[in-house]
Amino acid sequence: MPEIVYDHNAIELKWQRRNESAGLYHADPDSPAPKYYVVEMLPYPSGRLHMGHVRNYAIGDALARYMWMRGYNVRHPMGWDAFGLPAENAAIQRNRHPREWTLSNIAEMKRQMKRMGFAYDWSLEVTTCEPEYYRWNQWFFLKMLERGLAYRKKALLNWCPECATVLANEQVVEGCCWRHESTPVQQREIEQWFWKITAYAEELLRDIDEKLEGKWPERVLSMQRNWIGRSEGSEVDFHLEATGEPVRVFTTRIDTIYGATCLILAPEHPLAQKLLDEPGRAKAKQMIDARAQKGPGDIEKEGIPTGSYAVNPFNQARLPVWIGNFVLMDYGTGAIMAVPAHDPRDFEFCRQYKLPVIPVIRPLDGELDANPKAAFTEDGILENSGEFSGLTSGEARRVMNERAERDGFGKAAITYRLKDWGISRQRYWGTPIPVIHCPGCGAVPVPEKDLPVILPLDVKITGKGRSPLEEVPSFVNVKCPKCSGPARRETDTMDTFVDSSWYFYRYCDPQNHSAPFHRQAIAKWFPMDQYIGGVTHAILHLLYSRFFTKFMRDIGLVSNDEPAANLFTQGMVLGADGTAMSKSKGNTVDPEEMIARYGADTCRLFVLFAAPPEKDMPWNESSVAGQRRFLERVFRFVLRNLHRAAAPSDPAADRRALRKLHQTIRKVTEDFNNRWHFNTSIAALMELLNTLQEEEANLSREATEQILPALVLMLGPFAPYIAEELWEQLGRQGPVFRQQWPRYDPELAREDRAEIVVQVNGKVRGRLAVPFGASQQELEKLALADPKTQPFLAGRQVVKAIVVPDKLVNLVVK
RNA sequence: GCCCGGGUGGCGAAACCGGCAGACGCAAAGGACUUAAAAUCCUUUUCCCGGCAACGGGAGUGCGGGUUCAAGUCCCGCCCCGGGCACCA
Repeated sequence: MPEIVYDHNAIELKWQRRNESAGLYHADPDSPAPKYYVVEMLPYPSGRLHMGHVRNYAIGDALARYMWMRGYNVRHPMGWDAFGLPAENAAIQRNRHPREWTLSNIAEMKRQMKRMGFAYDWSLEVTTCEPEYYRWNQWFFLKMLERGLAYRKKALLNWCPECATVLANEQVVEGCCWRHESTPVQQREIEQWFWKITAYAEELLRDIDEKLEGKWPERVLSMQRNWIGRSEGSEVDFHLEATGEPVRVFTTRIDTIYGATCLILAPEHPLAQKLLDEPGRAKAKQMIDARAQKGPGDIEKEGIPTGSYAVNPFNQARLPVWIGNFVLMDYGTGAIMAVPAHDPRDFEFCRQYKLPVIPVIRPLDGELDANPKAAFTEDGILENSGEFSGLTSGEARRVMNERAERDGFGKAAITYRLKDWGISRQRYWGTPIPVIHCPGCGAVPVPEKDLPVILPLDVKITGKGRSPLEEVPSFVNVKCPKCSGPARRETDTMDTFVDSSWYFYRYCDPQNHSAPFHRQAIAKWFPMDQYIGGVTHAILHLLYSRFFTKFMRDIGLVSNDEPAANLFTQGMVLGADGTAMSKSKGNTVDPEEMIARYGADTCRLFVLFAAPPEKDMPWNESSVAGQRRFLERVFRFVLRNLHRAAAPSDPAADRRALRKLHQTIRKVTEDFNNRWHFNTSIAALMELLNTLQEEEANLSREATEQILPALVLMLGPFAPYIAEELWEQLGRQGPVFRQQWPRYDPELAREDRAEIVVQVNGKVRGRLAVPFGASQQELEKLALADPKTQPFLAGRQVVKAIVVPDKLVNLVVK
């Protein structure tokens, strides 16, 4: 017999060619089959696929192929998150134009994806740096403006010196830039555009519970809840003694208000300027700068007394007004009442500046501590609180809110940690913001008919200072759309997270020239049935996308409230050293090398086998060889048994092999339908092959004719190339992913006899093989008679027997 | 500090509803085939104790308690690792 050789290159290239020319992976718009829309997060075209991509896309591809085989009308697109900073860096370092660099990267990565055999419908491809795409970013911007959801303001913003641009709050990681993890962000005061994501704070939070709970990973939901940071409390106006001017504070503990001993304003607070004298103002300025430079971490608390006093509206107490560096301007009202006895931060501050500490809450089960050594932060019973004394904290908050509202100096209030999304970037390679600044008319939106505002290609990129767009007169110098007077075009571009907030809609109508997409075109497909990507986007991309969908619903473009019905976040691929793969650490593995040495199928099998998809996955080179061996064994087994002579038939061998087959179908099907633990699916296929090889000599032709096609079909979602090749060798027609997924027969999958474990006092002492469905009494009798258990029963009394039918007998002895 | 995950052999892992802990794979060791090597195939591999051996006994899922006939799985209290948030009033 000639040796059978698994030549992965020949097989994979052959099928790649065939599948490409066939244009296979279209969803049929007219199909009556149920739809299934699966999207994997689109990559930034950095130049080459990395293992993280391969893992993400292998998971999505297995799912897409399986759903096809289950008869669904599957839509499975891919695109490119093509704007962004690395293109500009490449321009500087390699003297290549960002567009040219980006497009050549896309071509290369697309080639790699095709080589991997991912089943994408490339006719739906979306590239976000193309005017036909980004013009709709601009259109959305105009819609935001119309609805009052876009505004411009001067604010202290996170500035990354490395990127030379501002960052949104979501893009700051531990005080550093999310791209440059060792570069602390600075605070700079810059005027820029914001989108009012806070207008949706309540709904974004509510739908986590109402729409996403159980369908998105708990981890992601809790991070988003945390990020939105809803906080229930009260707003209370204290009035300045001198002028009567109100100072509004936000507190969650209005029940402690009788213990307030001062007011503290953020150094940026508008009142701070008024109340401070000249040296005080200088000090406040220093505070702001110091905080901006230090970034995060522990700043020593510092305060400046203003010399002014404010009056506590509940008890008319005179409270000194301070400026404090630990009070944040952009949370709550930028001013707090300090209650040192019941808040650790206030305690620290007041001790430092020798301000009084007035305890007003006593523990439910103790006395009021007149000289506390630390703040008592729990709820309790009010004391020294006038008519409110004796109430519990909870009751007091309700009653005192009512009183404040009745008397007009406050009310119950809700505050969010979430801030508006700053979308301006002082960079070149992004979507131009469609606004014109006119000396007479102010910021004027570019009329819709003039869209897109094309990003000029002829620019000089230095990476220093301001946006290169400032140096392009033909871009900057325009007429005001309102008064036709000379005006300047906005030179900031949009955050690239705008691009990725809605691309999955565009996939459903990618050629539309008159709208981002038509309502009807997407109605059928949304929400996405399955969205798959890395957990790194838990807040950034996934929160923005949810915001965008709600906004698009409100302007009548979509009717769904959430973009994705189900979200799956895969784990990271770790290097051999157990840390995340990264170029700077030099622990990366290039998929291209893997493909060359072992083939795309092996590569896919490996990333799916090494760990369950949601867990981080350590890289282990030698384990790859194991997957390759498995494919070789499958290949040889199938080809060896293609044309069996009618072998000496052994019904028992057939029975065992078919039983294993149907057990495997059941296992793999359940994995797809439930947890996507493809590592156990592949293990099951390996077990099947092991059984088949054991029984090989005695299998009948009839049995192999049932087994081989089913085995090949089950391999299809994981290792599509080898599956296609073997399918053809079996003499079958049509692509594997369009075949019907094998069905299992419970009768065939069932074992002949149940193996009953016999325990004595919970320890396994013997095993019995009995027919299924034996009665409890019977099982107990058999267990008692089992010779293996006898020694453990001798001289003891059986007090009880627990019988689990078809599984186990536990004899309890004394 | 608060909120999520997680901790099982030399390694990646499995055990899905409380019922045989370690499936499957890697690595390692031994053997077959070979002039030899690679490849392939077979065997062994959680730890400890006893036995020439087939085998037998005990312990064991981060630690300490508990519930239960029975706990990797449930409950209580800790420890460690990873991630998120963090002067958010």
